[in-house]
Amino acid sequence: MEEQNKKILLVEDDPNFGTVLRDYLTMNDYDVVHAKNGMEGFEKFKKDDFDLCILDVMMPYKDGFTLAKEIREKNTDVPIIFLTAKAMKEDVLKGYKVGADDYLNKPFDSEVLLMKIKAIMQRKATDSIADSKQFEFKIGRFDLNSKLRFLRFDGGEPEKLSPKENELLRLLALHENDLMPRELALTKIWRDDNYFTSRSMDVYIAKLRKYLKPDPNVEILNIHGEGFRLVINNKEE
Amino acid sequence: MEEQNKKILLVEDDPNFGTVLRDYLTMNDYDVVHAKNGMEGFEKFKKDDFDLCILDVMMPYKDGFTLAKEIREKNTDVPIIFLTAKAMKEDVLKGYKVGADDYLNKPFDSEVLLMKIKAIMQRKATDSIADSKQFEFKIGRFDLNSKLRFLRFDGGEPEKLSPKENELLRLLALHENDLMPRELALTKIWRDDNYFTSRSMDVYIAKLRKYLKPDPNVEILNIHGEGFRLVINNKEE
DNA sequence: CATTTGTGTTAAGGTAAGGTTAAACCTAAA
DNA sequence: TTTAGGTTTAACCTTACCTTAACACAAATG
Repeated sequence: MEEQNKKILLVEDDPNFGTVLRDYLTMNDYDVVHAKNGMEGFEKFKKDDFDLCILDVMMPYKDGFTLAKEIREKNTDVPIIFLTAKAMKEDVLKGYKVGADDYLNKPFDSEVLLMKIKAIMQRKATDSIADSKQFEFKIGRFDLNSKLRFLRFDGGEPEKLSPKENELLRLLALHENDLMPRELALTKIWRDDNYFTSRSMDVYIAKLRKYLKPDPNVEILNIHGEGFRLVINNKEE
Repeated sequence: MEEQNKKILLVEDDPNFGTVLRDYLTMNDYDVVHAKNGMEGFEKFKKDDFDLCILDVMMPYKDGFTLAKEIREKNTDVPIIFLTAKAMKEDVLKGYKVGADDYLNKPFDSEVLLMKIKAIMQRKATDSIADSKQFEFKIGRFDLNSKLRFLRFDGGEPEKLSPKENELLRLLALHENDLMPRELALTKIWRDDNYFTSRSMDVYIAKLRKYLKPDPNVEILNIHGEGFRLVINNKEE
């Protein structure tokens, strides 16, 4: 069987604990890259594709949350598990806002960690059947390249998109002609759902509408209280 | 009062703790059904649709795991959170095996629970993009798309429907040519049955009749004191 | 057949959601 | 430090939705 092992980035400054954990995960068929601090962790993250990150919160130079934020800027999807020394409430909350998938209090049971990892990987696998690695879309007479973040009209000059513009348009395109729930965009892109993020999203919808104006067969419709719909009319000739 | 509250089944035998937790969740805009033991929990589960189950592990008659198993047989998807008195490893593992989404050790911080609930609900919302087809109805020469909330006549320009219009028409369509009891619509859509909601419903019936006027073979009849009937005449040629 | 109760319909008014623009704010890079 | 790009917050306006009121008519009831 050709099954590729899952790759885990482990960032943990305590050398003993880190090594033990790395070995334990390795024994359980994960490929582990072990970084000893936040700096190193970020360097290694950039150099490879990981299926999961396990970050210690308390670290010198760069703590786990800061690292997580940097990681999120590069990749909005990798699952992140935080290791915290104690059950600090604020820490926990902060973690969730960065898009943490779970957190564990040290010391923890290694088998529990394994189960969590499994659960997360599984969820990931289920989630991303639909919206997996799709970065190029045809939207009427536009081409959206979501990886390079540009939008081109009729093969002309590509227009640069900001990260948020890009992600939002991509989400809409993934749900082309279908409902893209407000909540989905808010949780996926803004990672928080409140009055302000909601208004912020509306601002971005307005921006996108402006971008898309050149093609009259493309429009973003609102479904009151539900979300938005990117409609592409295939005009018959 | 637009967004439908999420429904939580809480099964917890400790009366004090259970009540406090129920009130806390209620305060945070969840609809909570509280059962005092496994038996009752399962009965209530069968009678309603829940978005999440929170189960105490240690309970008389029927423990949380057994209950979870029964719940899983009925529904493979509802998220389940376990409450365990202590962090027994066996419990945790067993929980994951039954398909738990998370577990919490009592006593726990209520805000942490809230965050977990939110996270799980979000995940759920993301997941269920797949199941679509039970939203489309053919009503004479009309097409009703209940998910995107529009009504189209003869494949022309889709007409937007408001949430209430949409739900009401959908209920009528589900009972096509049959009685759709007043009470049903009032409890399902208005979640309250009194003079005013009843009059409000009549207003919506009037609106729907206007929408449906273009097709003379479609009409909404009143059954005095009982409800309404969406009649679709299949004209013989 | 008179009165009560239920339904048909339209319009007014309140509230919440969404649209738009600009200013304020942040943060990484110069 | 300043600057520039990106994002959020604020302000103000428009639209969508829902309820309520009002008045008319129909159906049941005794």
